[in-house]
Amino acid sequence: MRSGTRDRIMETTAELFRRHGYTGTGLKQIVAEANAPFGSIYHHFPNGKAQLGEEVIRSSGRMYFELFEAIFDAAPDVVSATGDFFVGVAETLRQTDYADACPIATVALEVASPNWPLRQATADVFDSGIDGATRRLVDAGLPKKRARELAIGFLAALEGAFVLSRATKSTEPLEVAGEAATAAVSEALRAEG
Amino acid sequence: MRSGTRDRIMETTAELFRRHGYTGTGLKQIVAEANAPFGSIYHHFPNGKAQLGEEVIRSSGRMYFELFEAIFDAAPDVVSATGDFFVGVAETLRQTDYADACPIATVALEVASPNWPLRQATADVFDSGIDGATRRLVDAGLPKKRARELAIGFLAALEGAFVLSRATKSTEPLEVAGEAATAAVSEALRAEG
DNA sequence: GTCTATAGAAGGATAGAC
DNA sequence: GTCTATCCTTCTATAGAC
Repeated sequence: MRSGTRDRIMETTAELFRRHGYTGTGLKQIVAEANAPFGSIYHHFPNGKAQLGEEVIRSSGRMYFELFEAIFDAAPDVVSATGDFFVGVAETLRQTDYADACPIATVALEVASPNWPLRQATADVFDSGIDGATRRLVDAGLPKKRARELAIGFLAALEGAFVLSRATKSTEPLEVAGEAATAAVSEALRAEG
Repeated sequence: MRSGTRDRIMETTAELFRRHGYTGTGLKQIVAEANAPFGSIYHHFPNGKAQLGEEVIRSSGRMYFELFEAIFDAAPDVVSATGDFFVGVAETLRQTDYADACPIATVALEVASPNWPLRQATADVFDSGIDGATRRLVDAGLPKKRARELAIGFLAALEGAFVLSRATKSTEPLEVAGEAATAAVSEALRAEG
């Protein structure tokens, strides 16, 4: 049987990472908010904070990607799906008083050493996201090179808009970036015919 | 006479913020790398880390904006200036082994409370950047509304590409985002022209 | 106004009772 | 395998000698 405590610790950590980052989140804070005893962390994650952090980043990335897939499955085409995605995350950000942005970006920017496993985890998550988005655009009829460029642009626009929107407490950056990304996809499809 | 110690503390802090963020940077680490006695921090910044952090963010933002202005002054037109800027920051990132990205973004994502003065500082810096870029695009002949959208897109693409480039240790995101931003400005001018 | 020493809290990690 | 108590380090901040 899976441990409910382990899941609760991971969920709480993901939430705290989004708001305060890796170094800004303490293990004592995690167990307090997860209603778990301190020792549980080292029982479920023998390598301590580093292991917990890496697993949380990979898990958060997977969940975010599933959200991405769900929205693109539900939308009639990639152009409106692109718009829908930005509208959705903007809504989430507003509802959480600009606290819940991307759980990966905060950690990705603060990881110190380039050779830390945690940095590799953030890189893997972003690479998966780029590959997934590229696949969607290839399926929509774009050549692979062009699709990859758009996918990178999509993700960069999203992450950058998160930074600006969270800082300025305004959804304007997410709205503008969403429109720009949508226009770019639409234009690429038009050019490809 | 201005204190050299104070300047050294600010420069070192800016550097450490870029690499490890606000919570990831310790005051002891700062004075050690700045070759300053610990007490100097509280002599020059009576309100401690919060005050030091806020001043560093605002100062870093000013310096980054001056770099932006210098590149746009040197370039023959806004389109090539946009490309030049992305090429320049990509070069810096590569030369520092993907450590020196934006000094504001890391802090902007980890500031906890929305009402912390530090968050307001990051917001002010981004707002100034958007206004400055908007002005450049208006001078180039674009209507204000369109210019502001492009400026936000420019900054979002830059910040997002920083996140991806730093995580994946590749300049590809910065290159792709730079080309996309350049194309967007070029297209807007053509449509207006 | 420069610098050292230290307080007091919080950090990650460990040992071991149950 | 759940949980508590504790260790050692590091953190921010302060007091006070010089």
